[in-house]
Amino acid sequence: MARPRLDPERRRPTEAEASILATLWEHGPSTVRQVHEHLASQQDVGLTTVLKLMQIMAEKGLLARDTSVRPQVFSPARDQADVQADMVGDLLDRIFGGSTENLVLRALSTRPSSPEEIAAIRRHLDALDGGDR
Amino acid sequence: MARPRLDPERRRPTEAEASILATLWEHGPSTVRQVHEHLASQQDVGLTTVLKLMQIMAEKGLLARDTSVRPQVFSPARDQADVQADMVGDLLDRIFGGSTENLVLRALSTRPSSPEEIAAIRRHLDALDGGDR
DNA sequence: GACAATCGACGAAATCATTCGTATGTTTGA
DNA sequence: TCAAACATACGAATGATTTCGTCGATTGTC
Repeated sequence: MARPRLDPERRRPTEAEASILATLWEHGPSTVRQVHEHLASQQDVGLTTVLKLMQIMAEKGLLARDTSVRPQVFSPARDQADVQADMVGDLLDRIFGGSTENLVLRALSTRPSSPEEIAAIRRHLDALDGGDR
Repeated sequence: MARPRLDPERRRPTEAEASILATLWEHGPSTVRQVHEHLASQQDVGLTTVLKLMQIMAEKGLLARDTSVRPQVFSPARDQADVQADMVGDLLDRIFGGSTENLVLRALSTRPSSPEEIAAIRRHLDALDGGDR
Protein backbone atom coordinates (compact mmCIF):
# COMPACT_ATOMS: atom_id res chain seq x y z
CA MET A 1 0.00 0.00 0.00
CA ALA A 2 2.63 2.48 -0.86
CA ARG A 3 2.43 5.39 -3.21
CA PRO A 4 1.86 4.47 -6.82
CA ARG A 5 4.85 4.68 -9.09
CA LEU A 6 5.57 8.02 -10.62
CA ASP A 7 5.64 8.81 -14.28
CA PRO A 8 9.03 7.59 -15.53
CA GLU A 9 9.69 11.04 -16.93
CA ARG A 10 9.93 13.76 -14.37
CA ARG A 11 11.09 11.14 -11.92
CA ARG A 12 13.33 12.81 -9.45
CA PRO A 13 16.48 11.01 -8.33
CA THR A 14 16.60 9.70 -4.80
CA GLU A 15 19.22 10.87 -2.38
CA ALA A 16 21.78 8.20 -3.23
CA GLU A 17 21.07 8.61 -6.91
CA ALA A 18 21.61 12.33 -6.67
CA SER A 19 25.07 11.74 -5.21
CA ILE A 20 25.98 9.59 -8.14
CA LEU A 21 24.60 12.05 -10.66
CA ALA A 22 26.53 14.84 -8.99
CA THR A 23 29.71 12.81 -9.29
CA LEU A 24 29.14 12.16 -12.96
CA TRP A 25 28.29 15.77 -13.69
CA GLU A 26 31.44 16.83 -11.96
CA HIS A 27 33.83 14.31 -13.44
CA GLY A 28 32.19 13.33 -16.66
CA PRO A 29 31.51 9.75 -17.82
CA SER A 30 33.04 7.33 -15.36
CA THR A 31 33.37 3.73 -14.38
CA VAL A 32 31.75 2.34 -11.27
CA ARG A 33 35.11 2.25 -9.58
CA GLN A 34 35.76 5.91 -10.28
CA VAL A 35 32.39 6.93 -8.94
CA HIS A 36 32.92 4.76 -5.91
CA GLU A 37 36.31 6.25 -5.19
CA HIS A 38 34.85 9.73 -5.26
CA LEU A 39 31.89 8.89 -3.08
CA ALA A 40 33.89 6.82 -0.64
CA SER A 41 36.01 9.85 0.13
CA GLN A 42 32.88 11.50 1.48
CA GLN A 43 30.84 8.68 2.94
CA ASP A 44 31.32 5.07 3.84
CA VAL A 45 29.84 3.09 0.99
CA GLY A 46 30.67 -0.20 -0.66
CA LEU A 47 31.65 -0.73 -4.25
CA THR A 48 28.89 -3.18 -5.00
CA THR A 49 26.39 -0.80 -3.48
CA VAL A 50 27.39 1.88 -5.93
CA LEU A 51 27.33 -0.64 -8.73
CA LYS A 52 23.85 -1.80 -7.86
CA LEU A 53 22.60 1.75 -7.66
CA MET A 54 24.07 2.59 -11.02
CA GLN A 55 22.55 -0.52 -12.58
CA ILE A 56 19.16 0.51 -11.27
CA MET A 57 19.65 4.03 -12.51
CA ALA A 58 20.52 2.74 -15.95
CA GLU A 59 17.31 0.68 -15.96
CA LYS A 60 15.33 3.71 -14.92
CA GLY A 61 16.86 5.73 -17.67
CA LEU A 62 18.79 8.05 -15.39
CA LEU A 63 22.13 6.85 -16.70
CA ALA A 64 23.44 5.69 -20.05
CA ARG A 65 26.03 2.96 -20.13
CA ASP A 66 28.62 2.01 -22.66
CA THR A 67 29.08 -1.74 -22.49
CA SER A 68 31.45 -1.86 -25.43
CA VAL A 69 34.38 -0.98 -23.24
CA ARG A 70 35.56 -2.63 -20.13
CA PRO A 71 35.13 -1.55 -17.50
CA GLN A 72 31.82 -0.07 -18.59
CA VAL A 73 31.46 3.67 -18.66
CA PHE A 74 28.36 5.39 -17.33
CA SER A 75 27.14 8.87 -18.09
CA PRO A 76 24.15 10.91 -16.96
CA ALA A 77 21.23 10.45 -19.33
CA ARG A 78 19.52 13.67 -18.40
CA ASP A 79 20.91 17.13 -18.56
CA GLN A 80 22.07 18.58 -15.28
CA ALA A 81 20.03 21.72 -15.80
CA ASP A 82 16.86 19.70 -16.43
CA VAL A 83 17.21 17.70 -13.28
CA GLN A 84 18.06 20.78 -11.28
CA ALA A 85 14.99 22.53 -12.67
CA ASP A 86 12.75 19.61 -11.76
CA MET A 87 14.10 19.43 -8.26
CA VAL A 88 13.94 23.13 -7.64
CA GLY A 89 10.41 23.20 -9.01
CA ASP A 90 9.46 20.38 -6.74
CA LEU A 91 10.89 22.03 -3.66
CA LEU A 92 9.20 25.24 -4.67
CA ASP A 93 5.79 23.62 -4.83
CA ARG A 94 6.28 21.45 -1.83
CA ILE A 95 7.41 23.82 0.86
CA PHE A 96 7.63 27.29 -0.59
CA GLY A 97 4.06 27.58 -1.75
CA GLY A 98 5.35 28.16 -5.24
CA SER A 99 7.03 31.41 -4.30
CA THR A 100 10.33 31.78 -6.10
CA GLU A 101 11.04 34.90 -4.12
CA ASN A 102 10.81 33.00 -0.85
CA LEU A 103 13.07 30.28 -2.09
CA VAL A 104 15.69 32.68 -3.36
CA LEU A 105 15.57 34.67 -0.19
CA ARG A 106 15.93 31.55 1.89
CA ALA A 107 18.84 30.32 -0.18
CA LEU A 108 20.63 33.63 0.15
CA SER A 109 20.15 33.84 3.87
CA THR A 110 21.05 30.20 4.49
CA ARG A 111 24.42 30.32 2.83
CA PRO A 112 26.75 33.26 2.91
CA SER A 113 27.31 34.54 -0.59
CA SER A 114 30.35 36.45 -1.68
CA PRO A 115 29.94 39.93 -3.16
CA GLU A 116 30.95 38.45 -6.48
CA GLU A 117 28.18 35.92 -6.29
CA ILE A 118 25.66 38.57 -5.37
CA ALA A 119 26.80 40.69 -8.26
CA ALA A 120 26.40 37.74 -10.59
CA ILE A 121 22.87 37.18 -9.40
CA ARG A 122 22.11 40.86 -10.00
CA ARG A 123 23.27 40.46 -13.56
CA HIS A 124 20.91 37.54 -13.98
CA LEU A 125 18.06 39.65 -12.70
CA ASP A 126 19.02 42.42 -15.09
CA ALA A 127 18.92 39.98 -17.94
CA LEU A 128 15.43 38.94 -16.96
CA ASP A 129 13.81 42.34 -16.86
CA GLY A 130 16.30 44.68 -18.46
CA GLY A 131 17.33 46.20 -15.18
CA ASP A 132 14.17 48.16 -14.39
CA ARG A 133 14.28 49.79 -11.04
CA MET B 1 20.56 -3.02 5.21
CA ALA B 2 19.00 0.32 4.75
CA ARG B 3 20.49 3.67 5.51
CA PRO B 4 21.12 4.24 9.21
CA ARG B 5 18.71 6.49 11.01
CA LEU B 6 19.46 10.17 10.89
CA ASP B 7 19.97 12.46 13.81
CA PRO B 8 16.47 13.32 15.05
CA GLU B 9 17.35 16.99 14.79
CA ARG B 10 18.05 18.24 11.32
CA ARG B 11 15.81 15.48 10.08
CA ARG B 12 14.24 16.60 6.88
CA PRO B 13 10.57 15.85 6.42
CA THR B 14 9.71 13.19 3.89
CA GLU B 15 7.67 14.03 0.84
CA ALA B 16 4.31 13.26 2.39
CA GLU B 17 5.31 15.01 5.58
CA ALA B 18 6.32 18.09 3.65
CA SER B 19 2.84 18.29 2.11
CA ILE B 20 1.29 18.24 5.53
CA LEU B 21 3.67 20.83 6.90
CA ALA B 22 2.97 23.07 3.93
CA THR B 23 -0.75 22.79 4.60
CA LEU B 24 -0.32 23.72 8.23
CA TRP B 25 1.97 26.63 7.45
CA GLU B 26 -0.54 27.91 4.97
CA HIS B 27 -3.69 27.47 7.01
CA GLY B 28 -2.44 27.53 10.55
CA PRO B 29 -3.22 24.93 13.22
CA SER B 30 -5.71 22.45 11.84
CA THR B 31 -7.54 19.22 12.49
CA VAL B 32 -6.76 16.08 10.58
CA ARG B 33 -9.95 16.54 8.61
CA GLN B 34 -9.01 20.03 7.55
CA VAL B 35 -5.59 18.94 6.41
CA HIS B 36 -7.08 16.03 4.58
CA GLU B 37 -9.61 18.19 2.77
CA HIS B 38 -6.86 20.45 1.57
CA LEU B 39 -4.58 17.64 0.44
CA ALA B 40 -7.36 15.63 -1.15
CA SER B 41 -8.07 18.53 -3.47
CA GLN B 42 -4.60 18.04 -4.90
CA GLN B 43 -3.95 14.31 -4.68
CA ASP B 44 -5.89 11.19 -3.97
CA VAL B 45 -5.25 10.35 -0.36
CA GLY B 46 -7.30 8.77 2.41
CA LEU B 47 -8.27 10.37 5.68
CA THR B 48 -6.72 7.69 7.83
CA THR B 49 -3.53 7.94 5.83
CA VAL B 50 -3.25 11.60 6.70
CA LEU B 51 -4.11 10.82 10.30
CA LYS B 52 -1.44 8.17 10.56
CA LEU B 53 1.15 10.43 9.02
CA MET B 54 0.29 13.21 11.42
CA GLN B 55 0.48 10.85 14.37
CA ILE B 56 3.93 9.77 13.28
CA MET B 57 4.98 13.35 12.77
CA ALA B 58 3.81 14.21 16.26
CA GLU B 59 5.89 11.34 17.63
CA LYS B 60 8.91 12.53 15.69
CA GLY B 61 8.47 16.01 17.03
CA LEU B 62 7.57 17.57 13.70
CA LEU B 63 4.09 18.48 14.89
CA ALA B 64 2.59 19.61 18.17
CA ARG B 65 -0.88 18.44 19.04
CA ASP B 66 -3.53 19.86 21.32
CA THR B 67 -5.46 16.93 22.73
CA SER B 68 -7.56 19.08 25.02
CA VAL B 69 -9.98 19.88 22.25
CA ARG B 70 -11.88 17.56 20.01
CA PRO B 71 -11.15 17.09 17.25
CA GLN B 72 -7.48 17.50 18.10
CA VAL B 73 -5.62 20.40 16.60
CA PHE B 74 -2.15 19.99 15.15
CA SER B 75 0.43 22.67 14.50
CA PRO B 76 3.92 22.63 13.05
CA ALA B 77 6.54 22.22 15.76
CA ARG B 78 9.40 23.62 13.73
CA ASP B 79 9.61 27.03 12.21
CA GLN B 80 8.88 27.20 8.52
CA ALA B 81 12.05 29.17 7.87
CA ASP B 82 14.20 26.59 9.65
CA VAL B 83 12.83 23.70 7.66
CA GLN B 84 13.10 25.64 4.44
CA ALA B 85 16.70 26.48 5.24
CA ASP B 86 17.52 22.84 5.93
CA MET B 87 15.93 21.67 2.74
CA VAL B 88 17.45 24.35 0.57
CA GLY B 89 20.83 23.65 2.09
CA ASP B 90 20.40 19.99 1.38
CA LEU B 91 19.44 20.54 -2.24
CA LEU B 92 22.33 22.94 -2.60
CA ASP B 93 24.84 20.38 -1.44
CA ARG B 94 23.29 17.48 -3.23
CA ILE B 95 22.92 18.68 -6.78
CA PHE B 96 24.18 22.24 -7.01
CA GLY B 97 27.67 21.59 -5.75
CA GLY B 98 27.02 24.09 -2.98
CA SER B 99 26.65 26.98 -5.41
CA THR B 100 23.93 29.33 -4.26
CA GLU B 101 24.28 31.26 -7.44
CA ASN B 102 23.47 28.23 -9.54
CA LEU B 103 20.46 27.41 -7.46
CA VAL B 104 19.10 30.92 -7.59
CA LEU B 105 19.70 31.13 -11.29
CA ARG B 106 17.95 27.82 -11.83
CA ALA B 107 14.99 28.85 -9.72
CA LEU B 108 14.61 32.08 -11.61
CA SER B 109 14.78 30.44 -14.99
CA THR B 110 12.49 27.58 -14.04
CA ARG B 111 9.60 29.68 -12.91
CA PRO B 112 8.56 32.93 -14.50
CA SER B 113 8.87 35.71 -11.96
CA SER B 114 6.88 38.90 -12.05
CA PRO B 115 8.72 42.23 -12.22
CA GLU B 116 7.51 42.84 -8.68
CA GLU B 117 9.08 39.63 -7.51
CA ILE B 118 12.32 40.45 -9.25
CA ALA B 119 12.33 43.88 -7.69
CA ALA B 120 11.78 42.32 -4.29
CA ILE B 121 14.72 40.00 -4.79
CA ARG B 122 16.88 42.98 -5.75
CA ARG B 123 15.98 44.63 -2.50
CA HIS B 124 17.08 41.53 -0.63
CA LEU B 125 20.39 41.63 -2.44
CA ASP B 126 20.77 45.28 -1.57
CA ALA B 127 20.18 44.46 2.06
CA LEU B 128 22.92 41.87 1.91
CA ASP B 129 25.70 44.00 0.51
CA GLY B 130 24.44 47.54 0.71
CA GLY B 131 23.77 47.79 -2.99
CA ASP B 132 27.35 47.79 -4.29
CA ARG B 133 27.53 47.71 -8.00
C1' DG C 1 -31.20 7.34 26.14
C1' DA C 2 -30.64 5.51 21.39
C1' DC C 3 -28.70 5.99 17.16
C1' DA C 4 -25.66 7.75 13.74
C1' DA C 5 -21.63 10.24 12.59
C1' DT C 6 -17.07 11.40 13.65
C1' DC C 7 -12.67 10.70 15.79
C1' DG C 8 -8.58 8.47 17.02
C1' DA C 9 -5.50 4.47 17.82
C1' DC C 10 -3.47 0.64 15.99
C1' DG C 11 -1.72 -2.94 13.25
C1' DA C 12 -0.50 -4.78 9.08
C1' DA C 13 0.73 -4.74 4.38
C1' DA C 14 2.77 -2.85 0.06
C1' DT C 15 6.35 -0.46 -1.97
C1' DC C 16 10.67 2.01 -1.99
C1' DA C 17 15.51 2.89 -1.06
C1' DT C 18 19.73 1.20 0.34
C1' DT C 19 22.89 -2.10 1.56
C1' DC C 20 26.08 -5.81 0.61
C1' DG C 21 27.38 -10.95 0.12
C1' DT C 22 28.29 -14.13 -3.12
C1' DA C 23 28.85 -16.11 -7.54
C1' DT C 24 30.51 -15.88 -12.03
C1' DG C 25 32.86 -14.10 -15.91
C1' DT C 26 36.92 -11.26 -17.71
C1' DT C 27 41.43 -9.28 -17.84
C1' DT C 28 46.14 -8.89 -16.49
C1' DG C 29 50.66 -9.99 -15.41
C1' DA C 30 54.24 -13.15 -13.83
C1' DT D 1 49.29 -20.77 -18.77
C1' DC D 2 47.43 -19.95 -14.62
C1' DA D 3 46.47 -17.42 -10.71
C1' DA D 4 45.31 -13.14 -8.80
C1' DA D 5 42.77 -9.12 -9.42
C1' DC D 6 38.99 -6.89 -11.29
C1' DA D 7 34.24 -6.42 -13.22
C1' DT D 8 29.50 -7.45 -13.33
C1' DA D 9 25.22 -9.62 -12.14
C1' DC D 10 22.02 -11.11 -8.95
C1' DG D 11 19.38 -11.94 -5.01
C1' DA D 12 18.14 -11.04 -0.52
C1' DA D 13 17.93 -8.50 3.81
C1' DT D 14 16.71 -4.37 6.20
C1' DG D 15 14.76 -0.13 7.47
C1' DA D 16 11.91 3.77 5.89
C1' DT D 17 7.76 5.40 3.87
C1' DT D 18 3.13 5.25 2.64
C1' DT D 19 -1.10 3.21 2.54
C1' DC D 20 -5.53 1.97 4.58
C1' DG D 21 -8.91 -1.25 7.12
C1' DT D 22 -11.01 -1.93 11.42
C1' DC D 23 -12.34 -1.27 16.03
C1' DG D 24 -13.57 1.06 20.12
C1' DA D 25 -14.40 5.75 22.08
C1' DT D 26 -16.54 10.19 21.83
C1' DT D 27 -19.84 13.43 20.25
C1' DG D 28 -24.07 15.22 18.31
C1' DT D 29 -29.15 14.64 17.23
C1' DC D 30 -33.70 13.48 18.08
